[in-house]
Parts: sequence; C-alpha cells; structure tokens
Amino acid sequence: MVKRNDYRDTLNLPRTEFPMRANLGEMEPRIQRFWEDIRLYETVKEHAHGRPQYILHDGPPFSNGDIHLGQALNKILKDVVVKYKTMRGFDAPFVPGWDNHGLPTEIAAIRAFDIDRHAIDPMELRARSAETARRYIDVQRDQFRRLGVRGDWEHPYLTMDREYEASVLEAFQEFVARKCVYRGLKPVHWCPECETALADAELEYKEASSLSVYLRFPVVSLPERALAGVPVVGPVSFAVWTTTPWTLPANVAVAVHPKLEYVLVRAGEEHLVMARGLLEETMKELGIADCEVVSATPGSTLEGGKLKHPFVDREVPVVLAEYVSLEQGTGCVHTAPGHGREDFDTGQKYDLPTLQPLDPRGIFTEEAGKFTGLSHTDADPQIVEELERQGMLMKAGELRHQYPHCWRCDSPVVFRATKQWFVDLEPFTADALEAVDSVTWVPPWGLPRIRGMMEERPDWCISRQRAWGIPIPVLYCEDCGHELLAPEVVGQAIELVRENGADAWFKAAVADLVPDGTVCKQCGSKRFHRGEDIFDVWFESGSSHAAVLKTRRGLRWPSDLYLEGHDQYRGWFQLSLWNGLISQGGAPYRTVLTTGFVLDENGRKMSKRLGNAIDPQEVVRDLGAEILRLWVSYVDFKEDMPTGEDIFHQVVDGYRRLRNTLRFMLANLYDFDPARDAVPREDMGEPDRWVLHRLAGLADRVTQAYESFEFHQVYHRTHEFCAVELSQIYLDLLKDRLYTYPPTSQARRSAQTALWVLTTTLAKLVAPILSHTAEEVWQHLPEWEGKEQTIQLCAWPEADEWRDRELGERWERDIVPYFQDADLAVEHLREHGAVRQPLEAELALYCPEEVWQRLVEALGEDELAAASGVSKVTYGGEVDAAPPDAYVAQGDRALRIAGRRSEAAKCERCWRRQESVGEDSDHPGLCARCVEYVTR
RNA sequence: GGGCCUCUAGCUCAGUUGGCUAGAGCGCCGCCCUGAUAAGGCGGAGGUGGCUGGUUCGAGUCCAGCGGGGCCCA
Repeated sequence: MVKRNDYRDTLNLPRTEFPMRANLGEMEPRIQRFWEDIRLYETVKEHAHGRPQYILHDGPPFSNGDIHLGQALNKILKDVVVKYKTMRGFDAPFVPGWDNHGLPTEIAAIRAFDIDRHAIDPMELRARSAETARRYIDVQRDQFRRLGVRGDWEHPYLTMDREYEASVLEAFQEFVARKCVYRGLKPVHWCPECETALADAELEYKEASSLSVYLRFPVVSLPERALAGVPVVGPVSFAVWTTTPWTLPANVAVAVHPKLEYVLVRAGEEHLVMARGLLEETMKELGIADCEVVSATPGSTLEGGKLKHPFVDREVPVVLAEYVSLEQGTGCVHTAPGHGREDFDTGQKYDLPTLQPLDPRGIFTEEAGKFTGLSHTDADPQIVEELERQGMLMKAGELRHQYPHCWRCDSPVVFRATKQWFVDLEPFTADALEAVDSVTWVPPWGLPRIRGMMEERPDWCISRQRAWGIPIPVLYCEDCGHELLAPEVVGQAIELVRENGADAWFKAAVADLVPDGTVCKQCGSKRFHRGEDIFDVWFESGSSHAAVLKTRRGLRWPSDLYLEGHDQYRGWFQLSLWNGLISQGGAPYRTVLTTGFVLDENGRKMSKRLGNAIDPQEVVRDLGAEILRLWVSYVDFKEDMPTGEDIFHQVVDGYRRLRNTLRFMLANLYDFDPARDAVPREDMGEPDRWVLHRLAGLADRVTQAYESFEFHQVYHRTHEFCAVELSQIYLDLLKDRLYTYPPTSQARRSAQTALWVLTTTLAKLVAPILSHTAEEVWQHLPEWEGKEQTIQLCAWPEADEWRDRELGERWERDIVPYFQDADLAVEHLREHGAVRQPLEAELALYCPEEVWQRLVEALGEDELAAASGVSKVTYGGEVDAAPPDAYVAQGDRALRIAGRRSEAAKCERCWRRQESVGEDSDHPGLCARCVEYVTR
C-alpha cells in the first residue's frame, strides 16, 4: 500500500482550486464585486470605442414593485444579446430605463402611503408617486444587477427626468404640428374605480359574469313597405338582447342590419320582430313553443320605424348598421351612443343624441331619472325590475364571457362618452405600414400580426384624468371653454418643463403658460385656464426612442433591436412606431424580437391569484442567478416557456455537467502555459485534432444560434458536446495520457493544448449566458501573456483553424462507431461475468486488416486500448476467424470483437493489466511503460 | 366569438427541400469505478409524433377540421 501511494505521486493527477460545487450564492456576488471594482461597464465601453455600434434599446418596466420572472427573463435576454454583440466586436451599450409615471406607480404610492386620493392635494400625490418610483428604481436596479446584467446602471433613463419629460412634449409638439391631435366627445374605456379613461393597451380581458336580458321595444309605427298588408292582432315589439341593462337609460335607437332578413313572428298573444337567422335560438331561449312566422322583410325596410323606449318616455328610431350580426341576440341591437364605439358612430350618422348619464365614478347622474345616485352595477338588477314592472322583460339570465377589465385595479370597465384628447392616426397608416415592412420581425409572424393591428386601429386616446404623469400642455378659454391647442403653448411648456420638471405646469401662474398675444379662436377672450389632463403613459414610453437615443452620447437613432414580450405588439412596439413615424419620420427600430410568456409547469399562465407565480428573487437566492440565466437558454424563449421546480432542477443538473466538464479540463491545465507548452497543430495527435475539429463545428452552430436568437440551441448543443464528445469520448480516452505520461511529454502537452483551446473556447461561447461561471473559469486558468483582465473583454472565439474535414469524416466513419462497439463488447463480457470492470478485459478485433490499420493509425496501439477503456487491444485476424461467441459489431460493419479476462497482473501505477508487470526488479509492481516513465 | 402562435419520449429540445427500424441530453432503472468522487463511465426501459380525415408510392414534415394551452382583440 505504501508503495502504491508512492507511485500515485508520480502521476499528473488533476488539480484545481475551481470548486466542484458552485456555491452560487457566494460566488456570484464575489464576481459581481470584481466587475464593479474594475468598472466593467465603462471598461468595456472604452474598449469598444470606435467600433461599429449595436444599439439595443431597453423597454422600460414600471417602477412599482419587485421584478417578476418575466422581467428577469427579459433583462437576461437583453444582457445575452449585448454581451454577445460586444464579444463579436460591436460597441453595444446598454442603457436601462424605467417607466415611472402612470397608474401603476400612482396606485403603488396610494397603497404604500395609505392615501385618500380624493382628499390629497394632487401635487402631494405627485410627490409621493415620485418617491415611490425612486424607491422601486433602487429595488429593481439591485435585483437586475444581482442577475449579472451589465449596463449603465448609474445612468439609467427615467421617464420622470425633466429632460425626458421635455422630450415627450417635443414629440407631442410634432404631433400638434402635424395636426393629428384633436379633442372629442367619444365613448372610451373608462375605469370607474380609477376614474380615468383607459387606452386599449390598458385593458385586460377576463372571464366575467354578466346579465343576459331579452326585452321588448314596442312598435309605435313602421314604414309602409315593411310588413305591409299583414294583419296583426295584439301588440308588436322588437325583441332586443343586451348584457348591459344599465346602458338602457342612454338608449336612443335600435339597430338592424340592412341586408339581413327580419321576420314578424306571432308568439302567443303578441308579435315580435327579430332576425330570421336568430329566430330558432331566440325562441328556445325564451321558451316559446307556440309561434309562427307571419311575414318577412329585409332589414333595410325597417329603417325609420319608431319604437317606444321600454321604460323612459322616449321615442327611438330603428336605424341601420352593418355591424349587426347573427352571432348572438336577436339581430335587433340596443344602441346607446354614449356607451359604445360602434353605437357612437351610428349615432353620428343618424344625428342621435349622445346620452351620458354616468359620472366618473360610475354613478348615475340626474339624466338617468329614477336611477340617479345608483352605481351602474347596482342599477343593473333595478333596471331589470323596472323592465319587469313595465311588462317589457322577456327573460333575464346570466352569461359568462370575456369582458375588459382595468389592468391596474382589476375592475370591469365601462364605455363612457367623455371629452378626451385623441390622435387621429389614419393619415399616417400607409406610411406606418411601409415602415413596418422595412423592419425585421423575429419570429416572422410578428409582421402580419402588427400589420393587422395597425390597419384597424381606432384613434388613440392620449388623455388621462390622473395626477401622476406629464401634463398635456393645452389651455381652455375661461369664457367659452374652447380648447387651445397650439405649438407655441407646447413650446413654452417644453422650456418650462425642461427647466423645472413637469410639476411646473401645474404650479406656474397661468399667465406664464400663455404666450403673449394669445386669444381664444372662438370668442377672442384672453383669459385661459390650464388643462389638468396628463398623457397616457404609452405616449411617454412610446417617445423613449427619441428621448434616449437622440439625446445620449454614444447612442444612435434608430436602434438595432427592441426585445420584449409579444404582448407589446399592441403596446410599446406599436406606439413607439407611431410616435417614431410622426415625430422622427420612421420606425425607431430595425429588428423587433419577441418573447413568449412564462407559464407554470402545467403550461398555465402565471398569476398571483393562482399562486403559481415564481419569484425570481427566490430562485436567485435558492439556486443562483446562473440557474435563471441558464434557464433562459434552456427553453425556447420565442414560445411560451413552462417553468417550475422540476424544470429548474433539470437546469441545475445541466449546469453541473457544464461546470464539471470545465472543471476537469481546468484541473488538467495546472502546469500548462500556452505560450511555452502549446504543441503546434501538425504535431498533435489525431484524437486531439479530432476533438478540436468537433469544437469548430460546435462553435459554428453556437454562433449561428446567437445570431438567430436561438439561445436554447446554445445550451443544448454545448451541453451535448460536453456530455458526448468530451465526457464520454475524448476526456475518457485522455486520462491515461494525461495522468501517466511524463508531464512535459509531447503527447501530454498535445492533450493539454487541446484542453486549453477547449476550455477557453467553451468558456467564451457560454460567457454571454453563464457570465459568472465563465468569469470564474477565466480567473482559474493559468496566467499567460496577453490574457484579458476579464472574459467579457475577450473577442468571440474563432475555431475555424481547427477544422479538418478529412479527419473529421474519417473519424465519424471509422473511429467513433468503434468506441460504441468496444463499449458494447465489454458490456457483453460483463453480462457474462467474465469481468466486472473494463480494465480487467482485453479485446481481440476480427476485421479486415485495413480496418485494423485505420484504428491503429488514428489512435496508436497504446491509445487504442485507452480509448476502448480496456487494458489491451490486439488484432485477431479476418472476420471469419472470430470465435463464435464474439461480439458482432452493429450495422453492417465488418467487425467482431472477442473479449476475455486479462491474465496479466495489474500495474500499480497505470492500473492496466500488462504482461510486463514484474519484469523490472526495482519496480516489480509496474508495467514496462510505467517503469520507463518513473525512472526517466 | 375573431386574429395570431403552439402541441415530438416523464422534462427541455433536434429533426435539411415529405423517404431507411423518429434522435439527443436530463430524469428513471440496473451495473461499474473511487486517480473528475455531493463527480465519472457502461447498459436498459420509455414515443398510437394532441386528435380526426385528406393529398401522396410514402407525412412528425403538405392540406382541412376538431381539441388543449398561450397572446391579442370584440
């Protein structure tokens, strides 16, 4: 035993300080401190100075809470892109940003400070909101940094910075100059809880329960050509269906489709009018069996008919509308211009009044008569009762359907006609579509998707009735109330805001907001008051391209890349594009890359309510940022991404394989200095050249994967390479050479040369993703002349020089399959109990002599045994000479392998069984080869 | 209800322009090693390719419909 230990000391066993267990919770912060110490962001920036730029423009998250998994994913992906591009030789700055204004933060502030928002002074609320925003900027900044995201964290862009605010107003000024901004009374989505208008992008559609009510609109008169000459006994009514009875007080018409056929139906004692296509379904719903069609007529003939409102003393006309459909209801559509977009259009066409009996809180005003003072939700059942009392109710049921809810407070929204500021986008649509076509959309289906959205987009409501935001710089005439929207007013506001921030608009004396000589265009008055509305936050974030890219040194407009979740086709991508087009004349990005959504392990959406949301901070704490980073490279982020404990555990396993492979190689480089010891390529052994040839292939595929944003390919290819090419094949056959050969022998140095190339190349290939681990590897590599201070300053690895197609093809054809056969032959022996472990075995190959020759030439007889995992491999002869129980190679390979237990003694040093063991009297336990090495 | 996306072994992914017995890694089971050791090696068991039709000599790969999931919208 003593002797054996002596020989152990003559081996070159792996050594390294690189720990097997990562202990990421400790290692990552240490690496991050190192990056801070060397001022990594600035260092990289200086390094990249003068190179071609690659600008990824960050979409700003709301500064209203901890970051969630989707945001962690998003920033990591951006980090991967930026780091990759940097290594590829670009100057790729990353300026992170935050969206500070708007409801998300205002609500966070109201909650945090327990504010009664009706009692608080708006300026105070603004101050509190700003405070909340600042707090969460700090929180999120720390959280993003903890993920290892490299960026200009000391100088992020904030939408509440004065400069930024001024830029938003400058964009607005362009809009005004292009004359596309107007004020109008229109039904908009309105949140009664938040008491503000909402943009399309601020709605969430969710399953909700509504009433489903069938009611009567009694006929007062119908045009002659409709139902002419039909003898009718008893009352006649239009059958109408609605899910929002509370909108009935605002009803001013019933719409029918001009081209659909309508029927007069006798139903028991009365007669009803409805679309023929919905007759059967409606009768079933109403439970009426006793009915017959009396006559039929096209909808167009009904136009001009007069109906009686079911409970208000009001006569309402029958009108025509193309949007009436046979999907649901009766084909006779209740029309309230104050409560629906289409209804409003119809109202305009027929010059109907826009009744709007709902106040900002969703409470009925006096206009609603007997329902005054009720909230619209409370009114629903009372209106049904009223219908019942009036004998106008036919059926009241329930319906579950998708209904829009406020994105912030989760309440169901209503349509409410109010005076708001709009942008008319129609004049720009053609240009916008052209701009969209010139952008690269990844994945490609993004193009038709955003096109479809932009083609059908209604006017953009940009005003909000809240405190926390940038004011819309408009004035209203004190005398006649007419609005004054003028470039000079905006211009003056820009200077004011640039100097003092957006608060200044609200604080300044009105006189300071009114340019000299301004008079009301309607009444000539010179007295004005300021507008209190603020901008839709999407107008703010949609201006970021100009506010950031055009004002910061080192950036450029347009950007190369926007990278966000695919919900942003509707949001940031689209609104940035309109904004860019109108204010700058083009799209603010060249490529748009979208990600899927994070789902739970069952493929369900994550939500706080379902309790299946994963907190990235928890993942970082329990598993490490590297695991989160590797996860974004484990799944295909362009699709929806399932997540969960199981999946993270698999990522952890994958991480271990990568880490240990790197560690093993590192551990065999402890005495290697590439400048001194590297073996020239032509002197390297075939296995070493083969593995580097394979590495070149890997580098190609990985590079291609980065270029096409297929980061999951980076992980899967690299992982497979580590597991198969390295662990199973190359590193296994290398051990004998690395451990037992003389340290400075060319054979060992050749192996180390390969290991050095492999380690440095692999570390660089994964550096954009596994930034901490790659850095850790880098720091553990021996020093050499010209070694970069950090791996993040390294150039992208070039492995082309190692490509050797002839050798590669020969190995794939002749050599690699043999390894599998050798393994199976040994397994064959083990199954029969001849040996327990491979080194107890020796193999005899039966094959055409040229096959044998190829193996020997590729590997050498010595390494052939090592590569086979056994003590000895010999040539037995032609295939037909093989013993009957020999293993038969797979496929049609002309190879049989006879294995047997070696009779030779085990060399104490190299553990191979060799006949030569015992020949040397000084070292009776060693084989001849080991004797030679030991005594050399 | 509409538009778009998606559905390959328990899990994450590969599968050129339709063509041999559908692959990999992980996980799982069995064995080996103890000189990568809270590692490593070998072997094995796992797939009616969401479902149903169709085009074709032949479809995971093309077409239609249905279903599950997701995003967006009404």
